[in-house]
Amino acid sequence: MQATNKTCRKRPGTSRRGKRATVQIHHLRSPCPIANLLDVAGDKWSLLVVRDLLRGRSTFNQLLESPEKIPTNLLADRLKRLEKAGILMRTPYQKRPVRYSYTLTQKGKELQHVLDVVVRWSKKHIAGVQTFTDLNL
Amino acid sequence: MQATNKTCRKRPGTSRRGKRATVQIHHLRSPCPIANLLDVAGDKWSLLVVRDLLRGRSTFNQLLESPEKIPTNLLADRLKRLEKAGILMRTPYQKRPVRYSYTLTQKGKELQHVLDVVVRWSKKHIAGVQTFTDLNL
DNA sequence: CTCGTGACTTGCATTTTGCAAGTTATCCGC
DNA sequence: GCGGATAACTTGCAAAATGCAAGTCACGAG
Repeated sequence: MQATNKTCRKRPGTSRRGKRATVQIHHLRSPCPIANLLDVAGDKWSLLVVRDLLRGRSTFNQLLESPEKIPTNLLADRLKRLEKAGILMRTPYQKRPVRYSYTLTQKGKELQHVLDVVVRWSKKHIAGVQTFTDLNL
Repeated sequence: MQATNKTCRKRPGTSRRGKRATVQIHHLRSPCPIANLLDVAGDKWSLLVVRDLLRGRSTFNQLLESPEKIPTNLLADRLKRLEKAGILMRTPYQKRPVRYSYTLTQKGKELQHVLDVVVRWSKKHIAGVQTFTDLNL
């Protein structure tokens, strides 16, 4: 039941829409290391992107294919935030047409250890989750 | 500058202490164990509540005192969600006046392992975080 | 009876999400 | 040389979540 069609096209001439995109001053909530990870990845999607990058996915469209179905605008936003946080890097892997690939930095790769423990916890405490581990995440 | 008035709240005067609170059907996004933890604790506050419970805090007001300053309505909501998820329990520790204490279940206590690894990661990769470890979380 | 404390709820305004659709650029087949 | 087909994003809203300030309800102390 969402808005099916509402003449939703943009105004043609006017205005450079926007300057969107995270005008956040990187402000830490506290000196707590847990709060610090949450400040950068404390949402429902960021760690799933990291998971997929660890599994070898690297392009925008590959990242869209995971079973959780992240919306495109959120994926774009999360990639920007994680890049800004130094967790991943965006590089064009070909020109003409330019295509980008996303890869984890060392900082990002080491989140593997966090995810490993999360997986162990979930397998123990949440029912019916044993599957979805074609890579042993 | 949002919708100024939509009368979508209940009528103020009448009001029999509302039964608000999260009419979510607990729907898993995917069989992935990582997504499963995120479904229940994938936000900026839940794991901080768990952290504080691990550190021995147990009452509502104690939980409000942490340096991140969680708003009262969010704390109330997170406590409900985490209880529903089987991560903590709410018990009155005295009657007249009734006062509640929140304690982790076994499932909740085992999140300690997750937080341990998060702390290790943050200490290594985020600057100026070494402090705030009077308990060695 | 007034004051204070504990454990919350309520009222909004701002932000973030989530869906669907549109955009820009390039290649491929005919 | 035009008609798709991809890839990588934007954009427009509606709906939900967050965050602040204030209010409520029940004692219990003085």
